[in-house]
Amino acid sequence: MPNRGDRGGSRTRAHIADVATGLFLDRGFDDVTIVEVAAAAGVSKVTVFKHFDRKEDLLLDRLPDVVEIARAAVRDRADEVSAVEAIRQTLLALADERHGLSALDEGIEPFLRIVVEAPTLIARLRVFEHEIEAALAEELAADKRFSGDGALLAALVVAAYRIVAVATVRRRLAGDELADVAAAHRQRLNQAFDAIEYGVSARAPR
Amino acid sequence: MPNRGDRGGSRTRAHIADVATGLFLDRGFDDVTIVEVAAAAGVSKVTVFKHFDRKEDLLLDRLPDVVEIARAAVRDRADEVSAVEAIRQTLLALADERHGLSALDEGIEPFLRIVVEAPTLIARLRVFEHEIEAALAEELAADKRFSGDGALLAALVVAAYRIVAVATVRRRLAGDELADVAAAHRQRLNQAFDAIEYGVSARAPR
DNA sequence: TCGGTTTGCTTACCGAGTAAACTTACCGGG
DNA sequence: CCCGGTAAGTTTACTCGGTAAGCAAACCGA
Repeated sequence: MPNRGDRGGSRTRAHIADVATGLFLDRGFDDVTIVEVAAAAGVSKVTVFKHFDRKEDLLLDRLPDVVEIARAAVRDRADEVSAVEAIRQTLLALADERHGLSALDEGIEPFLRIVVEAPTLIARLRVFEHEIEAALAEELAADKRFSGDGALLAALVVAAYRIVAVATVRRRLAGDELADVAAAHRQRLNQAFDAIEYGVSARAPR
Repeated sequence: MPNRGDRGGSRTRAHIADVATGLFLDRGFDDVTIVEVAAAAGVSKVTVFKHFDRKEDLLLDRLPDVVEIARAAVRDRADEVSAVEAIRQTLLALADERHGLSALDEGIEPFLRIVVEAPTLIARLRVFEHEIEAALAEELAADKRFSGDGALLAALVVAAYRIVAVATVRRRLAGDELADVAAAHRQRLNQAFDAIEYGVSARAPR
């Protein structure tokens, strides 16, 4: 009965995610059940699970894209720039364009609030983190220009960026001015990458 | 009816954990239900959950101890040794005494196999990782001898050690000679900490 | 010996996630 | 124009982890 004519699969998927996100923003992640999401989207529970593996993915469905961004940062860099530096520049660029990954896009606070309040969402973020790390490690292992422990570097980079992002999220949730937060974000990002490249005990680069 | 006379709480807890571990080793983590564990231990399902918050904790119940080890490493160090160095030495010592955390104790392979095969156990490990990281960060923040970004350092150290440990686990599961694995473990540990202290682009320390 | 606390049990429930078998729409080919 | 395959969705029914509430038995201090 519902969805007459438009059986477009990817459209239903997006629709479900939209409806779900709306409900989550209204009432929090834990207080909304999958059945409610399904009903509100005019679809059955099983269909929801056909499009999303876990409840958490209803909210975090665009995160897998980040894996490709990470791979590209390493793969498509110029020959004379090191892998770490390429990743640093990519993240700085993401911050400048206020990309969602940097938590610097306008109006994202309610979304962030939902996430930080739900432990299972945090746990899911960790899994994604691991996937990004694995992708990065793989890319580094395949890169002839890079020598060293790719797995280690990937882990350090991802961990460092998490710290930077968490600080940024906190300031955004505290209601700080976006421009200020963005500036601090850039600075922290650079400090973190300096630490990775030159060591935590180094005073100044090079 | 069961447990006549010996209502010793902590004994029941240990008993449940033992029984559960046995079942997991026999048949894998996912193929054993909580109800089965409860039945085999002669208690009710609810009692199991009164002693352990999650199913995963039945197997990983000694992990919280690690938090204290981490705190002590930073807190109880000599004044002239840096925090990073103190952690490095602690982890080297753990490896030397074949502590479980280093995956270097004898006969641990079946246990490791169970863990690596169950994604939910891995996820739980990540949560513990986060707790250790948070504890470390807190300790560093409270430490007057330390200056710098404690959260960042904690994240880097924990991430680096995970990489080292994962490599060690892999070699142990591949059946490599324990002495060889232990030596490689030490070496990787030192390389990882050199990278943190002096940077990934540094060729030699200092 | 009394009363509170701890420990455990029973019953009942909720919600995430899976399985299987059936329907409905779309689409390309004979 | 029908015929069959495939993709999307439905219903029903189930498993399992985890929680709630209330009761029973033991232990302990007064």
